[in-house]
Amino acid sequence: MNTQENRLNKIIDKIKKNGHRLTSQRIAIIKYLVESSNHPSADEIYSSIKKDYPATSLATIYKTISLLKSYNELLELEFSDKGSRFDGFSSSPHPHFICTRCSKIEDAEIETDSIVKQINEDAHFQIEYFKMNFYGICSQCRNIK
Amino acid sequence: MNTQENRLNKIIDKIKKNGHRLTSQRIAIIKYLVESSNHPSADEIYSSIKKDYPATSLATIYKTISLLKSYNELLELEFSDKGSRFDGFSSSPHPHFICTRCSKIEDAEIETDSIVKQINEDAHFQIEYFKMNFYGICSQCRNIK
DNA sequence: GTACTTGCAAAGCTTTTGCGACATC
DNA sequence: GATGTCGCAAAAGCTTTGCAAGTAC
Repeated sequence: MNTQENRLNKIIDKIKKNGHRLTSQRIAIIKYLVESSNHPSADEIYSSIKKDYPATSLATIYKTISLLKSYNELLELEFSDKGSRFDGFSSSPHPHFICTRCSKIEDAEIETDSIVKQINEDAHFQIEYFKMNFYGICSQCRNIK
Repeated sequence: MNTQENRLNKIIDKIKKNGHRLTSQRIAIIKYLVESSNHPSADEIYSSIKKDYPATSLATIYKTISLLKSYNELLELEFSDKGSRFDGFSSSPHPHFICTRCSKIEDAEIETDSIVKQINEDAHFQIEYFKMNFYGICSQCRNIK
């Protein structure tokens, strides 16, 4: 079983365990999120799900997003200007690269345990999770000039 | 001359240098931002400025915020649920602690140069700046229980 | 005097909410 | 069959925009 299937099943289990209902729309949305590595917006999720469920509404997308966040199974990248982007590909906090020219978002493969550990020692805060975004020009945009 | 006065003058110089106009509202807003360490929202800035300029509007606050961001003299903390908070106290990127219980935001006194340096070496991105938020329970909320 | 800025109101966006109809358990 | 969920429309919040009047230069 591959990683995405694993994540899908894990989330389905949580839905059952919490007494929530397993609707076909939910499964479609979760499947889409788990398989996406491009950090979609709510509207992009909506457009994709609409192909199979023409009657779906954005409200349902947001309700499912909210459910997944409550399970800690979805990361939200918050942008004041163009709304949030979501990362359901991997549920554990990790840094992101954001291109200031083309707005592309990429997962940053950076070891963060030691950073968080050190901060937890220094801080008077008890760190639960983090959000880390690094902004710059991606290699593609740098080559185009 | 203290640090805040220094920052205020630095920003005033930038306004002049860029051919923008030095209005009394702008100075008041910048002064407020430079002296605040509590990461105010646009509305909190507005309420404070209104005391001296009763006719001020939120639009002017946002326009000044936009100007300062274009100068790289204002950090924006983006939250999808309750709008942005601003940090004009120090203009260089630094991490923040955010209490998940009382929503307090504090500057995190953490050395980040080495982290950014390492990422710049590893990454195919050319990092210009970052946003780093650490979420958890602050010491006050922990004691209250 | 020119052109940038202000303040007001309206518009724009994303996200949330209320509610009747429907589907899951 | 009970109740959680869906889909629609309307509402809510924050932020931006258009424009006439005012102000800095």
